[in-house]
Amino acid sequence: MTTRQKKIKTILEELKHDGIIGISVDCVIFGFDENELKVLLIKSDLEKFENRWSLLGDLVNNHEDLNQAANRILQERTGMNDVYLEEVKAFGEVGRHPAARVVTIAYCSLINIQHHQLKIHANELHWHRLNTITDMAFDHKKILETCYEWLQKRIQEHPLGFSLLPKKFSLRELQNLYEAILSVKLDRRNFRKKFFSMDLLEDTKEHETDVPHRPGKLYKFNYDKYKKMERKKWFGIDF
Amino acid sequence: MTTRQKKIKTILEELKHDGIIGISVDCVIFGFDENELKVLLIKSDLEKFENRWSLLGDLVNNHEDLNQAANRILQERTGMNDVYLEEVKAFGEVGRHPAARVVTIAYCSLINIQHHQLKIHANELHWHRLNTITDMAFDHKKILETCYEWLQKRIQEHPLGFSLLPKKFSLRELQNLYEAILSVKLDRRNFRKKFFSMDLLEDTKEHETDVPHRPGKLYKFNYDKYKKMERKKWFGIDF
DNA sequence: GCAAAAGTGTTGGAAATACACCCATGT
DNA sequence: ACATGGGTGTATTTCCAACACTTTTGC
Repeated sequence: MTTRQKKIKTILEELKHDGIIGISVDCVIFGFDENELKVLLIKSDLEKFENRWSLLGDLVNNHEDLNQAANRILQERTGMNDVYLEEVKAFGEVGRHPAARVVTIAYCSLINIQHHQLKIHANELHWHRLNTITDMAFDHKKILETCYEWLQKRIQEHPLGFSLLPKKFSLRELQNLYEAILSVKLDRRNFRKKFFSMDLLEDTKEHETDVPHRPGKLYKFNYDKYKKMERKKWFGIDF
Repeated sequence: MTTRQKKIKTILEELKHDGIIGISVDCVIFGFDENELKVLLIKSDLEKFENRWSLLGDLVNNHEDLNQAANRILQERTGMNDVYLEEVKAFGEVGRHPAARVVTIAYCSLINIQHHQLKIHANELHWHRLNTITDMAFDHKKILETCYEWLQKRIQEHPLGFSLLPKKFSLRELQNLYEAILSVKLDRRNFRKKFFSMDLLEDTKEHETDVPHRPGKLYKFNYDKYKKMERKKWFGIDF
């Protein structure tokens, strides 16, 4: 058990004793590899959840914002800064944590698996394919599902997906990403048309290498253009 | 100052003293009246925010879920149960509360102004037109804006709007509601077409009365049909 | 030259928009 | 009778979905 883990245990005991609500942050960290969506998990510390997988989380310090806490967790575990990170939902059921009453704020993060190295390998930190995850500690399964559904919706409205890809990527990779996250098959031509018509992809003039077929062009995402875009869709009732 | 308010003050002092984070719930309660969107506010208790308007909120009790806390606040202030209520976002900046570190979970609620009577008139509880609100206590202005934007988006994807209307309503009222919330003008014929094609409105066979023109039909919303509807839109990238 | 995936256009149908006239009621 | 908003239909445009062949590369 690390120093931090011992400290957390002490804090939780105090909270329990005093009847005070603790507050934590849990990060659902998604990655994309081998054309599959992955999520970064560790083994739970708690005896009660022995051998169960857990999201990366921690208690929020008194002097840090929620976002800062989430970023800290990401930094500690993946060594990455400047990562896509967004709050999704609070989970605060009375009995969700066995040691004390703890309300947690769930964050969703998207990172490029290639671009980072896992810093701390304690507790068997590693990537899991989404549909192979069964038992999880706490209510983390529910949190994960909520974040996954959130991602499916969000990725259709905002260009988050690019955070999961290398800086330069082929259209095929982009399509694979969307197909994996939404679990649908898409028409290649219509997919291209859609993205080119949005005019957010910048041609790098480079091509794939070492592929056993005609190499595809590599693009990068032009985030500036996206920011400048006038958001049109002002109205479209669609229950 | 009420008993509850004194108690809160004590709790906050303790939290501050012990360096512990408090957790509260704040409700943005929307109503619709005179073709305008309204929000329910009270005057703040705190000296620092004297004469500023504040959302309805309270600290979360140790034994209650977040949803329960939000419902309790609604019940205490409006006397209403079974009200539309949904979590929107957590606000947890370090300095947001002057008395102590308090993380708050913002809820959005929609109620029919006609159907309820304000129960407690302490602190000048009453309805405000949205665009007349300027100074607010804490970061409540930001919370309100976030919830309003959330509502604008949400109402286009889910039939929340009906919570703001009487059980029986005319299509004109429904359109006024959408126009007010989205602040757009809509074509009357296309609006009707849209809603009728969704087949979620049930004809009550009744009509408006006491109107100085041809009375409109009254409808009610068929929520069962909505629940049974197969959600189509599986894919539609639209940044 | 063959396998494998990249790249490219067209067409038909559905949905969204724009738009104008008659109808029922109160005064 | 007239003022007010309710109720309806159609033509046009725009967007989306379906679909097949040629090109480039590695082996």
